[in-house]
Amino acid sequence: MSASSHGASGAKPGAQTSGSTTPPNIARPFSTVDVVIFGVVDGALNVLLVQRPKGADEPFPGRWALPGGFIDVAADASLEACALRKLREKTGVRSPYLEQVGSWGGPARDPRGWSVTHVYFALIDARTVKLAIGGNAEAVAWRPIVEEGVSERLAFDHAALLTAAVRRLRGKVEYTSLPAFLLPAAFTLRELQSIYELVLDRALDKSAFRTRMLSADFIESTGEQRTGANRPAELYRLKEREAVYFARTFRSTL
Amino acid sequence: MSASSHGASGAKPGAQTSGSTTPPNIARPFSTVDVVIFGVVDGALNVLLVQRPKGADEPFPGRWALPGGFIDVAADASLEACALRKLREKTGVRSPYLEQVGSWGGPARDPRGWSVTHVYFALIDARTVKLAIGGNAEAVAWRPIVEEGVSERLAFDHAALLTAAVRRLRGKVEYTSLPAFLLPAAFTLRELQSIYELVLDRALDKSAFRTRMLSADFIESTGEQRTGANRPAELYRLKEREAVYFARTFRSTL
DNA sequence: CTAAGTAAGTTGTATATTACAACTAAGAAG
DNA sequence: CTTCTTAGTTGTAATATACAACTTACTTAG
Repeated sequence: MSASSHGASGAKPGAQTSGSTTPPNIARPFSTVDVVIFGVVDGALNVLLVQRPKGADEPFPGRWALPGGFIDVAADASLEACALRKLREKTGVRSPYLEQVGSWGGPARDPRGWSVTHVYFALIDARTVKLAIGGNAEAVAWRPIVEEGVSERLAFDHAALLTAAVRRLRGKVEYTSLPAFLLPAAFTLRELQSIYELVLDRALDKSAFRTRMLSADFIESTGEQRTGANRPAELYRLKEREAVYFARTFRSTL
Repeated sequence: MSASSHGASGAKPGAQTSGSTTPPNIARPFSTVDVVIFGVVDGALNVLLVQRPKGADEPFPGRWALPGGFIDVAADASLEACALRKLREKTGVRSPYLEQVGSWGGPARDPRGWSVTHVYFALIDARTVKLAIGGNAEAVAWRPIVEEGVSERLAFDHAALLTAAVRRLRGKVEYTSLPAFLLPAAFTLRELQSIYELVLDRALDKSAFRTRMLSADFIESTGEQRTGANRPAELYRLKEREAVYFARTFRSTL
């Protein structure tokens, strides 16, 4: 799609000398991918951050940032492949729930020039993650979501990107099965409800919640039970790797 | 966002020599913006297409395509500004409903190399549009949406981009006020319902529709009426320029 | 062995919205 | 003044939520 050099139409003089094999020789923005990786740690919604390298010629040295970086045109087959690569490098996770949040571009968001970033958010089971505390002493850490961001100041415009991802997540949790992807493979209905309540930051009705989850037909009983200090709970697993959309939000009055 | 050159971490050898003022000197994808402009023409959902220039050195010469083109780093302050510029150039419309659909990137989607396009969709009142039949004989035309695309073969991967936009529109029409942006400033409730039915391609219940629209508090009476060959209808206008989200989809059983 | 405690899971009632259908209202046209 | 057409309202059944109370099944203390 896209690369349309519409002859001379509406284009800047001298900007149009393209052939079918080479794009026009005009200034190009540079492109990056950033990933907002959500997980539940200590009963709170967390996001995975990395600390930027401290070299003097680096933008925002030492500042915390979303994991991300330049698209590798030699290695990445697509934007999503690039996001998956970055996720894998930091967490080892290979098959998360992954969704594109959006793209942000402009001349000022990176001090090195006109740039575009492509933001994905991933939902993973934080308990299965081994953080890759990089060989070059690069720090990687979970940080709790406070309001719509984190308490640290972030590099670049990452605070805005994170806020957009948090809003997307919270918004979709109202009418999708997304929170299930934050849980381990087997979970109880109460655990699922707790994750919803944790992300939405409000209590849900037990009865309505169970009716909705079971009638949505996206989970199935494992046949096993979780035993504990009281009545055992049925264990469920996801039937599909994809999210389910409900016909209503949890709040009847939006 | 983005431009993170993480020291040597995980990067290709030789790809990292960035400073705060210049991005690393690696191969960059080129970036474009494409706009899926929806309007209602002759009672059907249409999309605005442009015909690609016929020069022998152009990719897909003469093929129909979505309006779009390269980001102009000198003129465009953001991706959205770039999309608005392209919309304005083709239609003269300055304040449409505009939403980012997503971004697609890869080595093969444009014959000129690794490219990323940023796709927006716009909703406009087709009746107020003067099509800019470009000075350089560039054809611009409305084409009806058939299924999830158009009957023409499109340039690049524009068919896939268009399908994504159509799905996004149809999906959101189930629970938002989006179709109102396809109408002129003043409209009747029946006209609004007709637009919903046209986009969704199914009939809606009149009573439930009216209850929902009026209780959602996003339209207000103009005090005027539309007179015709029968009972006059109350005219309404939008209260806000933004879309409203309903707590349910129109179909109770998704 | 039994009683208490706790969380899982069910049941019941009021309320709100949709689905379906029939009805009334207001103007034009003959 | 009757007929026609579309605007807009009303009524009933079905379904899901909101709120609340209840039963069930297990562990643990005594």
